[in-house]
Parts: sequence; structure tokens; C-alpha cells
Amino acid sequence: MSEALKLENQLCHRFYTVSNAFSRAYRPLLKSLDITYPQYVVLMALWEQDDISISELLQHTRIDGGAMTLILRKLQDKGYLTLYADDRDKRSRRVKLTQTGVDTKQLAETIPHQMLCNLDQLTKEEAIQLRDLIDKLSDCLTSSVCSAK
Amino acid sequence: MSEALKLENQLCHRFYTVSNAFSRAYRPLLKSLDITYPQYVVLMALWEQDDISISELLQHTRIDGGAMTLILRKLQDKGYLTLYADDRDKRSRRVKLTQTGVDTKQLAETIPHQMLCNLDQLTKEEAIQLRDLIDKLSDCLTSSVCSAK
DNA sequence: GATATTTATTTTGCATGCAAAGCAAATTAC
DNA sequence: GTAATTTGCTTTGCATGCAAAATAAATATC
Repeated sequence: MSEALKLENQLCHRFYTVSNAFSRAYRPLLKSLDITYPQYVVLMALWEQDDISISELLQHTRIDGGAMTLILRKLQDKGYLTLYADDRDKRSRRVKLTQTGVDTKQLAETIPHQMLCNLDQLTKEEAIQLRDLIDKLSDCLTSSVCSAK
Repeated sequence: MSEALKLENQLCHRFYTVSNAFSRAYRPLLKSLDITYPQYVVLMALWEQDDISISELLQHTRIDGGAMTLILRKLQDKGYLTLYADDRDKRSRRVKLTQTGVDTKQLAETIPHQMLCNLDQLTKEEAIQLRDLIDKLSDCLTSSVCSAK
């Protein structure tokens, strides 16, 4: 049979598989914080830059807008953050960590190490190489020059 | 701030982002077949090896079991495949492409090329390198020696 | 300055991904 | 050979990802 349609040759399937594997691998690490992986992504973004608009948060995290509404609602319910209207632009809403949200960063500090511990078969060089290749791939996919719309 | 929790340093977030980007990029290519990306994965698996049990299909595709039930139901409704009971083991069900399902492979042959066209910034060597690094990473994640359960 | 358009966000409807529970058939234990 | 366990699959409930429609507010057009 032709090689092109073989599952083993699909880069996309590798990303599909690994992305889901990551999400599963994070679950036990995030359990004590009572958050999911996308919620963790939102918190990481806020720990890096707090008190930003939802649209900025969408850009940083690349999470879907519709999903973001629900994620923020849940993180608010859990007491990690607060949503408030922007005075200058009433269409916009802003996100701000609560004290709990800020403090939780300390608890989360150990998570990246625990995850890296899963990945220690990769050397630092390989990890960097992998990162750079994915970024190149990501640029192709995002710009999607050739994609038939 | 510490580097460990920065979003930019998370390999997982790259996979999250690229995996979703792939799914989005495939959408227009799969539209004429009226299937989603996971459904396409199932068809690719069956074009490679037809008439297999659901459990085999689960292993090949690494799709979630609960999701697979729905995906197969939809592909059956669309006339791509048939589900039938295994005579030897009545717990098991088997999947077989219909003639339509088999014929559709011809239509799908062009899809991998169209997608590669999106990714032509990557050289062949880089693509292979990327593939191998992801496989190494994938092994780490799957075996998850160190993960605290 | 009223209208048309754009922007920021939410809602809706559909398709997974996942853990956990449920079920029936096959297998193991004894 | 019956009970306990395992296996293959489906169902359930929850959390996204996504396109498209809906809303409200800000901007641009004329």
C-alpha cells in the first residue's frame, strides 16, 4: 500500500497521541490543586503576567475563546481568580489572580520538575532540538500559507 | 520569576497548541469526506488493516475507548464501515470497511500531500529528526516510570 | 451624528478525551 | 462445576475544542 496514508507516517497522529498523553500525565500532578490541564495553562499564563484582559490571555495560551469562558468561570468558582469589567472598554473583561491564586504558584513550582522527571530519557540538547523543530512546524501550521480554505 | 513555570518553556503546551492546530488544519481537507480528524484516524487505521476487532483498533489509533464507540457509530451511520459480532468471542465486535469505505481511500490519497504542503518549511531531515524525538518523548510519557500515581 | 462595521466575549450545538461505573461473556480459581 | 476475576465494550458525567450565531460596546464611514 502507499506510504502516505499509513498511520505510522503521520506527524499529526504523533502530536495527537503525545498531547493526550501529556494531559493524562499532568492529571495526577494537578489533582491536589483540583484543576485540569487547560486550567493549569491559564494559571501559568497569569503567574507570568497578572491582571490582563481575556483577549490577551487568549493570545498567550492559545486556548479556544468559547472554552476560555468556561475555564475562567471554573477558576473563579474555585477562588483562584477574579473577573472584572474594564473601565476604559466596557466590551472587555480583565482577569486578576486572587491571593489564593498568587499563593498557589508556590505549590505549583514542583510540578514542572515532577513532569521533567518523566522525560529524563531526553537529553537537554534533544529537548532543545525538539522544541525548536516544533516551533518551526508550528509556524508552518499557523501561517498555513498553502492551506485551501 | 522562575523559569520552570513559564508557558514558553513548557513542551506540553507546544504539543497542546500544535495538536489543536493540526486538527484545525485538517478540517477543510476532510470536509468533502464529511469526517472529523479522529474519524480520519480510524479510517487510516482500517485502510492499513481492515476487518479487525475494536480492541485492535484502539491499540493502533490510541483513541479513547469511550470515544471510539461514538466514532464508530458515526462512521457506520455515514456508511464507511460495518460493525459485527465476533463468533468466537461474543464480547468482542469487529470492524469492517464497506465498499464505500474502501473506495474512499482513493479520495483520501491526496490529503497527506495537501497537508505536507502546509509544512514545506521543514526539510525532510528535520521532519525525520522531529519524528524520532517525539517517539522518544512518547516512550517516556507512556512508560511513565517516575510518575506518581 | 446616525449607520455600518469591527471587536471582545458569551452562548449554542456538536465531537471528542477521560475516568468511572455498568454489563455481558470468557477465563481463572477452588 | 460454581464463584471470583478478567476482558471487551458501552454508558455516563464532566471538561474542553471548535465553528457559528448572538450580544453589546467601540469605531469607522459618510
